Amino acid sequence: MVKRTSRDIRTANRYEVLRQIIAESPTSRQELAAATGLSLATVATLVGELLDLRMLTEVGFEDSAGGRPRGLVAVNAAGGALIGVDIAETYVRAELFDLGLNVLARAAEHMRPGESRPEQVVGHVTTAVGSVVAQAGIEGARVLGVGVSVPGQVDRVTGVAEYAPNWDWHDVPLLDLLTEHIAYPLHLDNPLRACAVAELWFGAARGHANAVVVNLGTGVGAGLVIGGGVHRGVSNSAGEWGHTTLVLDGRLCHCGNHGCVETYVGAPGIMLNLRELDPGGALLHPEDQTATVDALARGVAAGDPVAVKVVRDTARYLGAGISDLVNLLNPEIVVLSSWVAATLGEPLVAEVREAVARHALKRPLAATEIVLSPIPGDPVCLGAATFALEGALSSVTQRSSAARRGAPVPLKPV
Amino acid sequence: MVKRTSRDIRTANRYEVLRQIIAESPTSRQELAAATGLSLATVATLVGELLDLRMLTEVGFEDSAGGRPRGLVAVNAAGGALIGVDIAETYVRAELFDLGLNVLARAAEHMRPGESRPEQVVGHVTTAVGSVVAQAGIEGARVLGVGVSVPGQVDRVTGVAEYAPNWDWHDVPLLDLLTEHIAYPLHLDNPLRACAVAELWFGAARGHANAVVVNLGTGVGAGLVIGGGVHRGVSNSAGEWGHTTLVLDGRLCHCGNHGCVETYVGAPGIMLNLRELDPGGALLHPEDQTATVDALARGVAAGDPVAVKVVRDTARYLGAGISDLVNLLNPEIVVLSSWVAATLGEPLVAEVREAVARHALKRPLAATEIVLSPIPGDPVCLGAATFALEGALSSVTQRSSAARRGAPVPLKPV
DNA sequence: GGGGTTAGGAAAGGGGCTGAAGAAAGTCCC
DNA sequence: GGGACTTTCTTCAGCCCCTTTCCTAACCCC
Repeated sequence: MVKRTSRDIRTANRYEVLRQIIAESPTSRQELAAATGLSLATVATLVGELLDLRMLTEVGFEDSAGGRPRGLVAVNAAGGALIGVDIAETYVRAELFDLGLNVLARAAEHMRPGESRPEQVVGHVTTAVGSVVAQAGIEGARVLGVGVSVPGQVDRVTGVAEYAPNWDWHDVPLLDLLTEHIAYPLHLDNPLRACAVAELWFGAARGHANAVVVNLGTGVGAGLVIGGGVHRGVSNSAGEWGHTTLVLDGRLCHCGNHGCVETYVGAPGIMLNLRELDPGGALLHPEDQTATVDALARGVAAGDPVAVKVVRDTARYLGAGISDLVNLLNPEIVVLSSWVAATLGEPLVAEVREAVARHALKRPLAATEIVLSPIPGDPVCLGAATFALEGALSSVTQRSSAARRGAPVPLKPV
Repeated sequence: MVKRTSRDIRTANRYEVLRQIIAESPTSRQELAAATGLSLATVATLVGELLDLRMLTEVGFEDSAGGRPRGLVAVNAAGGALIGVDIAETYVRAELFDLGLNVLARAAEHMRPGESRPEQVVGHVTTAVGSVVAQAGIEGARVLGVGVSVPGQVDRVTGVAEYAPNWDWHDVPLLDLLTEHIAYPLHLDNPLRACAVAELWFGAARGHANAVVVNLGTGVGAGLVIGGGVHRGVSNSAGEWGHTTLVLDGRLCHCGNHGCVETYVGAPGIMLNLRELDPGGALLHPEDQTATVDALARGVAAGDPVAVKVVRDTARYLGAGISDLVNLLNPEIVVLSSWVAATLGEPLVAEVREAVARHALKRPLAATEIVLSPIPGDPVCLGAATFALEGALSSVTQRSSAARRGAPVPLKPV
């Protein structure tokens, strides 16, 4: 059974306040209290804590209606840096963010098909992290943490990559390997949850207690936000929606089953949809998912009937799958995320909305909206960095009032 | 955003302690502390509260290893009564429970196909409730509450039956109608969540933070237990799993879609599975779901190949659907509940386990067990009564220590 | 330079949980 | 029979959390 303590309330409120400030920076304590529903006193102490941590700064005043001006606080961009690493099948990407979650530096490492040994991947991660730190010219001590997204199933407590289908990893002690090379606090999880956390903090799911973040990339999955937090399940593998059966005895999936959602709406699935419709067409770039999806997006924009049809077909599959999620989970919002969704954009979402409207039950449907992720850039890196941010916020301990008032509190040592 | 307060912690702990006592009655405070992970002091105050409420009694002592004997507490069966009402398409059933959740009285009202007006249903509920109270010879004041399960979508705050597919009800203010005739505290929800709560308190999901209770009756649904509580979704309609698409363009469902899970594993779906396999067979009782499912169960027990095949086919569909739930939610346990599951029993579960093992991903599968509901009798009535129990426990307010020590606290007035 | 007004800090209060101390109620042994 | 020991259970102090209330700070206007 989950054990909840009053500290969890504090942590959740800390998250909530910081989230609000990042979204609307600068802002006043008054506004924060109104937005979060907390009392002014609580907001003030939380803001005080964050000021002590150097995560916020006071940035002047705002006129009030005649009385004392409101003090404004803003994210202290220079107060620390967060690094998000996105390990994918063919690349490792790292981004370094300031505390406003603006990208200060990027690095990408290409991985050749053969490079699948853990040490090789760890090497690339180390290089990428080193690169962004160097580029940004940040002192090491200011890096509050590194979040790492690794595909597959991850045990976030022990940091073991239990299973990564791309490379057939089994129980690789990734955290231990990374710790040998990276001195910052590390946080591991998978891209599904990274995207979910990114939407929850900075994207369309902000302020929603129940949301589904559908991930459309090469693989497909769903990050589940339930009760204001990411649902992880008992062994941290919740959200494996890509291998939901959509078509009994349908297309063969690499998972061994037939008819998985992924085989119809993942990038390779979309290519197959296209190939079935127009085998020798110009839109298809065999062996290049990105180019094909790009071509489809351009085709739809140009009114190419083949492209329109392929997107519509894909949306139908997707709509059927999403309807199931809507019926089952009754979320407030469904967010379409990841590169395929970003590339195909609104035309896809519009078709999906229609398809869901046809399939889903009326009541849950009425409570749900379906939107495109508003996050620019790589949501996985952002989400991974958010893991680091959450980590930094959870480890805040009670400070003596002497420390709170007087001497600067040193940043979390590496 | 959900707002959590320290009171929620208290309520959750109260639930947990009472749950434990009901499961293992009599028991000692020591054991409770060990089982719940709470400190002895907290357990003692919670037990004290429940004693004051007359929900528990002290029932003697147990030898300790040499020192002072442990005081034993047990559910005070006479401390109050709970009523659970199961409104279904063709009947209204009411059961009256003591606080140990033992059935003291039952009543059932048959409803003819035409009887679908809210007033008629309310009339049957009123009669049934009156009947169980009379049978049990309980004074009205001891009834702590009445839980009512009504099919479809319910707003449990306003008590409006937003949509009941059986009778095409739309926004029927059921709670208001019932309040006119029934003076006890009323709690409304739907059968899915009733079964889930029943399993969570008294069944196979006890002690699990993440569980799925699959409901196999005429209709099909899934009660989701997430984070130790029932997940309701934003408009209290989560769990509508029966209309998940299992077969694209499959059987026509009354919801208007094709290929819904319900059309394959609900009782009418099973009858169809049977009819397709063996059109004129002896097992089929047209127009009688119960008789057909009973016949199937007997057939399987007797080794009838047709029955075995039908159950296997049904289990395959069910297994595919459950695999999706396992992948998506990563629960600790999946419980098969409701009359179809109870009737077909272990043979069905065994086949389902096999089917799920074939479909689900290895990692979530490894963390999940699939079991039959151990609850005897009607889980919907039990769950509905549990709503009333939860209601009675949540409305506990702080008592002055004078009251705690001295004068008996009157039971919740009707 | 006073009133009026609004912001924000400090203190008190209430709810929760825990750990330690002490009272209560046994056993054991002389 | 009476101490010594053990174990249970209650009570109390302590800490965390949030909120309400009171009071000071800061600014506007006259």
